[in-house]
Amino acid sequence: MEADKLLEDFEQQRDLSHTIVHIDMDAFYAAVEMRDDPSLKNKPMAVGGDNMLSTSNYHARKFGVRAAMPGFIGRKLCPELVIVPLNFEKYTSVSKQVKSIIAEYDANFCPMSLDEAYLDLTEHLKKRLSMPVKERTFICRHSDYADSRSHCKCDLNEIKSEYAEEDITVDKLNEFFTKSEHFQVVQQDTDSAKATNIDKEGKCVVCLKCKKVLPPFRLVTFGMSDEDTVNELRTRIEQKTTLTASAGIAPNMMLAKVCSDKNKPNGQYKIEPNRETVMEFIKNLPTRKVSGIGKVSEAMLNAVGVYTCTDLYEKRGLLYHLYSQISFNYFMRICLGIGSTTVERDSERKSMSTERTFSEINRPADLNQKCEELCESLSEDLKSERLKGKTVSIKIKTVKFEVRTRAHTVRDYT
DNA sequence: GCGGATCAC
DNA sequence: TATGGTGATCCGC
Repeated sequence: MEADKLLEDFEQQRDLSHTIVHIDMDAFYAAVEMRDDPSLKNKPMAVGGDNMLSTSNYHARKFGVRAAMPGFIGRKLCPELVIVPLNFEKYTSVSKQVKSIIAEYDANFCPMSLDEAYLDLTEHLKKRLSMPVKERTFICRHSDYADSRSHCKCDLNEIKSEYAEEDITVDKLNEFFTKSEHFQVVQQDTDSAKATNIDKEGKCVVCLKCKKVLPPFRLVTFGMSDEDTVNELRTRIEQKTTLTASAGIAPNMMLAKVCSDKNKPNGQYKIEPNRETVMEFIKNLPTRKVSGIGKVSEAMLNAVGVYTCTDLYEKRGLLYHLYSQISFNYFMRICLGIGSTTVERDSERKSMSTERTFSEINRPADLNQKCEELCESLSEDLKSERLKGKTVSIKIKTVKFEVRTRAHTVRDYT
């Protein structure tokens, strides 16, 4: 059969030699807002506007409040829902902090959005084998202090660069604090017994950057394995931002993406890089879990009896005739658990567009006005794009007015 | 080559 | 009361 020939080819190309990681910040926008306003912590909340919620916290999710849901539906599901407006500058700056950590493990990592990225850990893991213990050791604030307003939340690992000792111990660190210009040792008169005592007489360390007391910390040395490394990466993100991330570890991007969802939030999952484990993982995986298969594709596949990745394989003869070459290849790679093993940096932007949703209008003058507004807006966007030394072709592709008499968008809230 | 459909985030 | 915006790819014409 034609289909089987292709499967053989793909099987031969199977590459299990890469360690690909997908990092996904947990309920990112919501987590940032909760971090900066702890009063939101115990409430169901979502970030976004009346029209659209970008994300919700886990409390709100229990009520069925999801990303990509209009705010008023969210309120209907959960009347106490607190909706916080988007604060993109903030998310961008937190995202930068996260990306700077990821870059230490793979300079060519590929960000998919503010809260998601793929990286190839393969090279780092090789280098890691000859890495001194100090470089694998990190100062970790006790997690109980994540919400504390009175304790320092600066990234304590920044001091590692000025700390000269070959190895790190808590005693030596305390000694270092007494000398460092970034810290001050003070006698604690109040009863904040939980602060970092550097001796038994109630002395504690104050961070001079934020003027707050250092919370208790411990030193954690991470091992050489991929899982240890990803634990380290997630811990460092949490120490720096007070936000948690989940991760998937797998031999390719397609699998890593599915994995990062498995132990969410604040967890990770690894697929061992051997054919048996990969096939076992894929076995009962619903096709919808795979990035690229959306609601429509899922429904079409369901219609021909395909629900899981195994079904893709079993119905390969049928799919071969129903779908294009490109789609069929894509399906066959999925049911073999094969995906891209090269994490590539974003290539250059190929297009720029502007669109807006507005309430029903029909007067030609109003429609014309909308057109002009869009052109103006797109023109502004173009100005802020670096176009020097580049060939640009501008073409008006689509001017589309969609008249909606009622909301008809069918959303996938599963 | 174009526009519609689909998808991710 | 009320359902977003941007970029990309594939497919059928």
